[in-house]
Amino acid sequence: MRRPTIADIARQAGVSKGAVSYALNGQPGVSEATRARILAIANEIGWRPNIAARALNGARAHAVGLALCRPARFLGVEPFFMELISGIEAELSARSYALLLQVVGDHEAEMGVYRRWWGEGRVDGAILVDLHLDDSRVPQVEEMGMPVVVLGHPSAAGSLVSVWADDRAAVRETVEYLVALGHRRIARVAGLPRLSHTAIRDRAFGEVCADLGLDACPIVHTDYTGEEGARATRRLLSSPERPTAIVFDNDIMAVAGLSVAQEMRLDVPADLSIVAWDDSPLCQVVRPPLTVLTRDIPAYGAHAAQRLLALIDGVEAKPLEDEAPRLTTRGSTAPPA
Amino acid sequence: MRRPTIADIARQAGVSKGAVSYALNGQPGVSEATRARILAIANEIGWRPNIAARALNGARAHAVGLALCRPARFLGVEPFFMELISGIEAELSARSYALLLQVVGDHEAEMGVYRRWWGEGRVDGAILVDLHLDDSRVPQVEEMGMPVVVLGHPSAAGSLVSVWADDRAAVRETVEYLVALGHRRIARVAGLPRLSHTAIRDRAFGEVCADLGLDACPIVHTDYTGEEGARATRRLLSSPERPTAIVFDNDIMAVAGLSVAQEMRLDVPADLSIVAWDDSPLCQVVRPPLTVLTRDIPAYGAHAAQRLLALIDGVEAKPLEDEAPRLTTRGSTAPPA
DNA sequence: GAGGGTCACTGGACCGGTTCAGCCGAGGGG
DNA sequence: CCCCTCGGCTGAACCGGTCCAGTGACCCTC
Repeated sequence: MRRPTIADIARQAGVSKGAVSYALNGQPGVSEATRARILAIANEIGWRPNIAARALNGARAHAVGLALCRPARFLGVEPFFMELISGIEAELSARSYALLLQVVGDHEAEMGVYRRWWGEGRVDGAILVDLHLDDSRVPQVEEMGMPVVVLGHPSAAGSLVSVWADDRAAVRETVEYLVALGHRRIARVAGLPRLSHTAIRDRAFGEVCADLGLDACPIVHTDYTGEEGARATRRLLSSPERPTAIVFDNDIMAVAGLSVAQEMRLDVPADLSIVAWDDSPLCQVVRPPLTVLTRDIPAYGAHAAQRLLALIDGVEAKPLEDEAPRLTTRGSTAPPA
Repeated sequence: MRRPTIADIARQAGVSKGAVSYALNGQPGVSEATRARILAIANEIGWRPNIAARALNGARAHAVGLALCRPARFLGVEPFFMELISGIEAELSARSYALLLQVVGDHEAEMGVYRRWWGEGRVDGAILVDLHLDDSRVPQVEEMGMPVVVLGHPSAAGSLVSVWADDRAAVRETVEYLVALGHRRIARVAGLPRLSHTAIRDRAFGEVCADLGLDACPIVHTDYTGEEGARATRRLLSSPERPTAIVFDNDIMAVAGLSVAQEMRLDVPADLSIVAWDDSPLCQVVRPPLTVLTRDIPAYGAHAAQRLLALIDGVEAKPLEDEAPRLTTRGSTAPPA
């Protein structure tokens, strides 16, 4: 049982393929009566456009690509990507666009994937995430001429359209809040130092600490895993000038840090306040529940997808500054004992 | 600057399109010298096959579909899906297949997506996850004639090829281990009751408890969220016949359960032993670290992808019983006080 | 040296749509 | 009444590949 084609519809309706094409695409060139008849037949025999045939005429592929280049074992760790994907998805599926996903090992492989997808006409554009400082992918996709939206600060995005949130403001809000509580020794457990948003947060952290006249505000870099988060926390809490508050760059490290503190017989929040970047069920489930920086990650993804679809449609898309992360206070922060 | 086509190559090489096609596809019909010349030219001008044109000739779409039908907010919660996807991916990208992903709201929408993908020639097959009891999707995809591999027990997969793990054995191993430690009152905090693997685990749990002559072995069903896991735990621990061990159906509920126990001033593992289904950084990070049932989820996904590619190639694929989850003991299980 | 077979390659149909030039008939204006 | 316009439709080219039938050259064989 072959898939019905417009030729089948044309035969049944007694018109030409061309007329059917006009009718199905809502274009002028057929009378309303004929259009209705054709649509009815198409519907009845369950016709679906063959995207391959459409794509062949230089039309859109109706798909966008996303290549994730964190190692697989880190991907599962954070809910970030899954939430991002579901946000992207929501926007795409509303427009009947599909999402092509690939997990790659490094940036070189990632570019290979984009080149292939773009070269094969499989995608109409792509979303770039996890920008590095001086990211080599940016000039490469610029040269390819593929529509691309970058998730991250415009400073690293070259001429590409970016969707970003004001991490600076979030860092400032957090530190000011902790200082208002009475903290003077605040530390930061950061993610991968080569990521551009890590650099931005690091800088903002240093600036705010200086502005507020705080003493040494140590930053420890990690790879986002619980193990490294725990190790960093242990190191910070063993130092002579033990911080009274730590801001973690993700939820899993914050929880690991909480465990370390409790292991060391420190009370959270009396002896140590903890803030996590990005909320998750995990943060709400532990005792005490964690004060977090909340972002609407699906919205973030949806906005990026929106911008990308605009670009693909040839509409000039403006960079978008998304909502800054908001501080949601819970039981893990309090004035230092 | 148009993308190069085989016609361009043919012109440059002074041969016909047909010859170029044979050369590029490694088919007989051209001399080795000509083939080499054509490949060199193709390489030089950066030719890539246009999959649309290929697909039009009834060839493969070189993509497989995965529609996830859990609500977005649950997807981020568990690392399961991300790990599964990265496993599927690993297998697919080795064969240059792409993964089409869509997050849908319910089974009806999911079938709509599959119908569209299949109808439009976008995918060559799909992977079905989270089988329900009497899953309506099974007969529907059977009727569509689309190659499909099911992740789940064959009993729910109809005539479809399935990849599954022996959850029965895992449940048995876990309960026997707890009983060997001296536990007699064991409870299970299960996932969604309409999922077929929940039913299988439920049944196995009941059988093993009966076999070992245990008293009432309560099962509480949840939606996999931390909140419901906490509520279920609270209920179980407040009952007159308080269990001394609880087996949770995922990591997030187990951690929530741990928090509840600690809130109720119960010592884990002295007063309550905890086992979680599926390991995650989360389980290793909490205090005490959780005893878990470990599965190699990426392998699980890779095997499913492998089977699916075989099916697509027209090779008859056999169902595969994957490794059963293995018990990894950590600090959360001990003899009851 | 005629017949047969193989090899390397050509030309063109074909996949399922889109799109454009052109045709026909009806209606309107002069 | 004729000419022009325009709506509604047809026929065919086209997108970039695949693949099949056919062709000509060459070699082998009896």
